Amino acid sequence: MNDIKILIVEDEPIIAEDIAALIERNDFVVSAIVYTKENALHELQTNLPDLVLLDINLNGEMDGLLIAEKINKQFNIPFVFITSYSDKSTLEKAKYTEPSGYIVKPFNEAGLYSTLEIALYNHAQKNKLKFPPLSLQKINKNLQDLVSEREFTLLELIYEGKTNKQIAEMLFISLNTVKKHINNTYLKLEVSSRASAIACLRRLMTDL
Amino acid sequence: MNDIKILIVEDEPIIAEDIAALIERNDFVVSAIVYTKENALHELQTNLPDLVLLDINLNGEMDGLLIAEKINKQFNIPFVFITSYSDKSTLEKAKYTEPSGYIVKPFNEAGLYSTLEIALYNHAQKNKLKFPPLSLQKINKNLQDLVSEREFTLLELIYEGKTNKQIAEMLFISLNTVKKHINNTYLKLEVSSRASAIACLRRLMTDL
DNA sequence: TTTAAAATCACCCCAAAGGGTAATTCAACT
DNA sequence: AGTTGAATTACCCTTTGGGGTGATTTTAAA
Repeated sequence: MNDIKILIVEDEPIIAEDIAALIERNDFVVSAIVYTKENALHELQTNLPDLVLLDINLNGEMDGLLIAEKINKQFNIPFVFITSYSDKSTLEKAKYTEPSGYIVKPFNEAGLYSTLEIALYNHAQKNKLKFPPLSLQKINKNLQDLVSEREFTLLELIYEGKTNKQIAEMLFISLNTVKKHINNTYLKLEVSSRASAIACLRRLMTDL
Repeated sequence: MNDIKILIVEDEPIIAEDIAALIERNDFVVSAIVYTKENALHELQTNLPDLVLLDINLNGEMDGLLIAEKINKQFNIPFVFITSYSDKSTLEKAKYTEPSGYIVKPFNEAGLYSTLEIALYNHAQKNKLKFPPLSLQKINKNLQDLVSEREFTLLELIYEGKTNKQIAEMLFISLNTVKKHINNTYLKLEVSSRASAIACLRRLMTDL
């Protein structure tokens, strides 16, 4: 079963069926067609699809956006908006949900198919992004008081989840020394706990 | 100058002008219109746009794909294919270049505009995303004893570097409750400290 | 409606971590 | 030779965090 399952969320049955037929013509599988937000959420929890085709407007409400947010929070699957509302304010709200695609009706079959293919492929690639290792250069680039190499060594161990005692044993230095180094580093990073130090490092590694 | 500059690579002047007019109607700026691969590459190096609209077929060759690969290697900007070739083999090749969008002619103005908006926004977000966010699904995928949604909420806050007290205040629950949740979570993750929990989460998020 | 699972809270204990000051050693540079 | 700065250690004290037990309340499911 390598079939790609697609959930259709569309309150107009005729259009939904139309889309469904089109999807199946292109070797995808329609996991379900739902007409309301509630059914969509239920379907997501019980029969998670590989992709969701989302109409923004459901029965007069912009429930599609809420579903999109839910997908971002809880499910790691791509979704594509498919709507007849092409006004800028709708688009503005929609883009903040980071959809994999946005299709304006009337659409053509080739356009929908290619959007789905690319959404699926890009999403798969996105999941291969991995956590970059710490770099002393990058950390110091944004600091006025520079972290030394020794301190950086300790930071890496903290980042790995090691306790002070473990660090002391690994580096053959006293527990007091470990604490001293870490304290000095906290001042430079302007943090006051291991967890916030790690969060700070993550931030420093990302911007720029 | 916060104008978004778009480079158009399209070998049919009439269509290129048509697209250009459409783009400018939507408050973008056309940085240039080029008809060949060579001119496209030159334009990229001398006047880097914020986005590239790429026809796949240029003068009978599929040079659009080569340009796409070049953009991926050397330039960190999004690009959108816009082509009349909607056959599967073309799409297959195109999708491996991870385009931000794929528009099939004939297209409508709203569809192109929304695709551009979303391509720009998603690309901007992608650059902030070297560190993937936590996902409850991914965490639980590798656990026998599942983390609940509430526990996940606490994990996210720990991941952000928050202290127990801060978490208690943010969630309007007692400090005891926070400690209880975290303890339960530690058992599930088989860790025994915040820092090691964070390291564990990072690991869980990376391997598939 | 009954049952099970989550979520909530309290209390206790002890280990770990954070914060400050001070002192010594060592290498590098002037 | 003298100065600087990093690395090292000690000792103090306070706060936070981790671990266990038990109980109540919500919520979800059967």
